[in-house]
Amino acid sequence: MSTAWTALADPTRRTIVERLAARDHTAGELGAGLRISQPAVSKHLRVLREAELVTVEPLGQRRIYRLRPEALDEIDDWAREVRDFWRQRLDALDTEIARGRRDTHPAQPTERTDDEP
Amino acid sequence: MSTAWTALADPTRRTIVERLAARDHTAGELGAGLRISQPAVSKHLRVLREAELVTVEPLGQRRIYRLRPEALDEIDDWAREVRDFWRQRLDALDTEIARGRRDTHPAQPTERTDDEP
DNA sequence: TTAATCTATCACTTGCCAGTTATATAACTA
DNA sequence: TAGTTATATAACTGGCAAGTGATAGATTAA
Repeated sequence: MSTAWTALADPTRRTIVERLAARDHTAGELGAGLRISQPAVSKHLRVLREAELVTVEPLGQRRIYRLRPEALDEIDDWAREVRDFWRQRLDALDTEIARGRRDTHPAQPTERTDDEP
Repeated sequence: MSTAWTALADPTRRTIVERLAARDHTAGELGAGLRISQPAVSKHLRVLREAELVTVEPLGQRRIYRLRPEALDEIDDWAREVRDFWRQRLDALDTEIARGRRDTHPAQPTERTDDEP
């Protein structure tokens, strides 16, 4: 079972997700235009299913794939969190500067402390 | 050269980015607590550099790593775009429904059209 | 200078992943 | 019914990516 990150790391799967954002597609429709074999498409769809980025509904012999955009939350929640941390960091730095310290780099390998994060 | 997507697909590298969001770190600090060898850390940092997610500044024998949060744009621009498409799709569907059509599934494998996207 | 420290690179191994062909299963069509 | 179509799975291959230990290069400490 894969995560949204690993599922979306693959450009082919991102293409599939982009198409599904516009409308639902059958597996065959998704395969058309993707210069890879039908089984390869099927495997990409499996990965997207397991990452819960898409759902499937059988319609006769076809399978209708539909995007589940909530699954993208994992991605941009993370990105937002990282940015928030970054902003806090900047704010803290500004505060220190305002206080008149000249302690510019937060990195601060603190003289002789041995490598602890 | 790797993209932000492939760089962030790896959980170890996401951890590194999270730490760098809070403050700058030396390579050694980042390695501490990451139960992998020093060369492994160095390679992760190289990937992050090549994806331009981080910058480095030498300070004596150490290397100070700093996050470049702009590189995250690639990620959430994509996510936002996908969501926007999805929303347009929903809006279009609502419109059709408002018009009284009963043409529910946009997938529409249109009877006998052969697989074109 | 010599020794120790920090980081990167080299050479190599291993495991996973995307691709393939062949085949199975199910649902339509004639 | 038999034949075709749509999709998934099985079995395999090749390449790449992440791990390792060994080593190089540069800086700091003695």
